[in-house]
Amino acid sequence: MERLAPELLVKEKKEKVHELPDLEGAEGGVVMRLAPNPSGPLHIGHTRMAILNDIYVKRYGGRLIVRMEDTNPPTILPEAYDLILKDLDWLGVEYHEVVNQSSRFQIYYDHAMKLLEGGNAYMCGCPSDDWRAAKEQGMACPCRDAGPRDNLGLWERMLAGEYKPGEMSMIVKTDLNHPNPAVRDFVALRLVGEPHPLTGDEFRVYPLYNYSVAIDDHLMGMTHVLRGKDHLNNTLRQEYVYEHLGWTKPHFHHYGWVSIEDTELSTRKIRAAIEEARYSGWKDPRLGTVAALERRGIQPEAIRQYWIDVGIKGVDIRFSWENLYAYNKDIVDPGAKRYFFVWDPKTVSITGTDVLESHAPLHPEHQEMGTRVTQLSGDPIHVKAVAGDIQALPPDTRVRFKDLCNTLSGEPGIFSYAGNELSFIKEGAKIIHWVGPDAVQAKVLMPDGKLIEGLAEKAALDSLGEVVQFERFGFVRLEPGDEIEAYFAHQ
RNA sequence: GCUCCCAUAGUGUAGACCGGCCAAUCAUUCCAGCCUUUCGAGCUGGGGACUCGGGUUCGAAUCCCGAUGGGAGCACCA
Repeated sequence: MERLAPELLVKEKKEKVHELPDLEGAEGGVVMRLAPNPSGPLHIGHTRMAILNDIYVKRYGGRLIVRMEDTNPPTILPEAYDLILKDLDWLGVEYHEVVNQSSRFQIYYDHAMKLLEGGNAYMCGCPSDDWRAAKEQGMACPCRDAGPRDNLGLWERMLAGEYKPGEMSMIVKTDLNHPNPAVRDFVALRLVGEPHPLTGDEFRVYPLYNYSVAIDDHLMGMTHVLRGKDHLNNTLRQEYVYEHLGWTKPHFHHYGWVSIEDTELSTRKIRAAIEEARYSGWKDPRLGTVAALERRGIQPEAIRQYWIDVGIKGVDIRFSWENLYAYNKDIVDPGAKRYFFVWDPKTVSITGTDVLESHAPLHPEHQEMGTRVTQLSGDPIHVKAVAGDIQALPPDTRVRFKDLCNTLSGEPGIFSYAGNELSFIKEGAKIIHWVGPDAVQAKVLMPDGKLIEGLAEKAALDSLGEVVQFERFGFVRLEPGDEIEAYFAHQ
């Protein structure tokens, strides 16, 4: 056996690439959408819907539509329209069309009339609390029984501006006896008194989520709607609109809830905090925004891999930064140049020689990437090292200054030169890193908001804008500029 | 309270539709060893899970029922 087919004995490495399952009824191509609310840029939680939809459209061919759900003026952040598209571009999401719901008022109005005419919706002027309370009991409010003629009349009057916000609304009938209270009659259009950033005061009658989504999904030709489980009940409601209008439904799929701990994701809270200067902006490294992750050196491909790994199951999951970082490290490590960054720097003296030269590879496995060379001279020679590395060393401890030389520890801060044989390491030397006198000031901003200051070797200035590894510290992205300002990615 | 969804190791995930090939996959984390001028990478080995209770069956992670646990919704937000 061993002789005839040795390859059969080699344990096969089953590095099975986890793939997303097939989508039902997608063989002929798909039309899918991303429906963000332009209240702020995207955060890590949003990237799931963006990437999942993108992957399926790429797999089956078809169209991916970005639909800005901007039907609630007070929550809109005008710059979010652009920020969201920038985030999607960075993520590698290929969308084919961008549509604002605020450009489709007439469409919502036309279909409202159709629903009213068909007796599938009614105008209601009841106080919302009463209406909701009746619904809770499975009771109809008096308006529900009005005929299409009366309803259409009220509708015209609402459009004409005869009512103030809260005084009149258009409601889609579902089933008041539906066992699930969340599915009974829902408001489809209501009055809004505030101006819209894009349309100003032109429209006052605004559609609500479930209504505009159902209308748009059908009219835009969606074949598949892939979204979070939090929309399960919304799907139930939207299906009534499809039935009232005699439309065929798209395939709906709902993936599980993701809880993301230790990270502020609430757009509303972040916005307030930025205004109060408690965060430096949407890119603040403490945030889970796409922009912040980008700044820290997280690669879009890592985020994509992570969501593929998680899949589209309906199970609720906890987001794992650890797993995301693992993917990112795989991507970033082969190209990340190595540099020394000395935090908490202390001066040390190396005695017994007056000239040293260090040749350190920019990447240990890719020598072709080049070498960092440092010339040192003096009597003694002075370098800086991390305080914690050089304190409390018993006398004659073997300490190797990485890529420089071997030493034996003496008085605090004093090391005596002990050659440059690598065998020294086998003898149990402690390996530490260091920077020479030409080192430059450097600061690293951590995801928890801490600032770590120290010294980085000058050569790191050649890599501004790149993701590099500060040896024995972690991967960071160097901000473009003229000094070393690094954002910590992960270890 | 009502309704719905879900349940495999620390974290995710495959297997479940079509029960046996599952003494359960892969990744990550953790531990050990090797290698190595990083506490990085790599290699090798190891630890770690089918929520519980019934039922169907020769046989259940897989099918059924119940319990428990987690999550969502019940907005004139999206």
